[in-house]
Amino acid sequence: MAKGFSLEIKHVDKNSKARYGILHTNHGDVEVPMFMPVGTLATVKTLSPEELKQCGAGVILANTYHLSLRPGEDIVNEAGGLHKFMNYPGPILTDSGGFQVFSLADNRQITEEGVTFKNHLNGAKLFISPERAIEIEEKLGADIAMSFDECCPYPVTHEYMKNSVDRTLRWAKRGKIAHTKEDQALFGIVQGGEFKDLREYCAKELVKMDFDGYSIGGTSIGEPKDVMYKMVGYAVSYLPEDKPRYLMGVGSVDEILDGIEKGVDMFDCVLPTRIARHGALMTSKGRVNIRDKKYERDFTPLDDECDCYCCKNYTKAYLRHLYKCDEIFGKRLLSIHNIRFLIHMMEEAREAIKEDSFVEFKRNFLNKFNDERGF
RNA sequence: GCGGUUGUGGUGAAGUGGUUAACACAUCUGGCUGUGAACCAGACACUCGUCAGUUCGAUUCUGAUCAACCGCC
Repeated sequence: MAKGFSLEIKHVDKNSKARYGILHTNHGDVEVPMFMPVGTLATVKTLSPEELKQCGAGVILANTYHLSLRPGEDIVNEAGGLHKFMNYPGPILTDSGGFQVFSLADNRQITEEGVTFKNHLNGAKLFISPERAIEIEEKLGADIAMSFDECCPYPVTHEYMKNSVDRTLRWAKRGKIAHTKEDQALFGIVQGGEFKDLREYCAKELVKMDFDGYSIGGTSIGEPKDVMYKMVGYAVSYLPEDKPRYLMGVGSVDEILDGIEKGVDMFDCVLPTRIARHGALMTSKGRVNIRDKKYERDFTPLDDECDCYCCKNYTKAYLRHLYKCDEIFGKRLLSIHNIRFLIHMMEEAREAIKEDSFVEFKRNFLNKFNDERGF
């Protein structure tokens, strides 16, 4: 177990598997379940650390692959690590780059040793192995590092997935051996696609290796929602109670609430920040596209139930105006809102869990959220 | 007053004697899930200044007319 890192489960909902707890890290304690904003290039796009704090953010993400390309992990290391480099005092988690190899690399060749591919910036050949990923992550110095995994597309055959899972397990083991930074937690990633036996197998094998936490990977890659819900259920059921569970890359309101109900503690997703930059907002009454003409003369807040800086001070008409003029302040305000919306939802979810009313909370939240339009 | 040039959607414009008038921007509507993304997809000219002529058929050719711009007196 990494020094200074532990999960303290305070309460489990009596009517579901939802759990409330405190995650202790070397950069502060954070409550779970939680939503973690994504800051791939050592910045949550458009937001300052102060604004993230105002939104109630705890852990934020950064990315191994991207930061190793620019500015390079050695520079971050020289700067004193990610926290100092980007002036973020809270806990940071780095993704390993496994997903990026899957989602944006050209010409990737997967071998037992690792993955060779052309990077997305200039097409230069790159090689990432489990050991190399750990080397980068240790230099970046986040509180939580992820294992280097293989993320398969959807769908693949059982046979293909079995081979992939076995490789991911061998890579997890190699990464664990290579990992020596004592004050950095390391998570294993459960793969296995939609196959129950493979999710079970992968989870159980990872647990034997005794990671500081476990992620569920290979979701939100184009599979139907009901398939994703099953994948999460399969994986979570074989994970230990006393370790954090992290559903990677999720997501939307309904998926997060489903994950919490199944016992997931941590979520991350680019969705709130990306769609905010494109004018789409999550509100208590559902989705709002701020670019729509109907908001031209709407002088009410985006979400009258939201306590964020944007909703407290600005109107839809103004936000639409900023969006139409492509003003960066608009993207910032909308990003603040979406981040705050999800974090606020998590705060309410935690309160509901403490009162054993999570199932009811989820039902009410979704009913209201889908009232106007689904998401 | 005379001579010339140009008139295509909200804008900048391409183009052709023959069933759907290129493209871009703007506008409108969707989408975005471990962020190569101020991105992607779709919609948008009852019609090519107006009137007449030639033609089986004209936005495309001809004439007149109107308008804008440029020269000259």
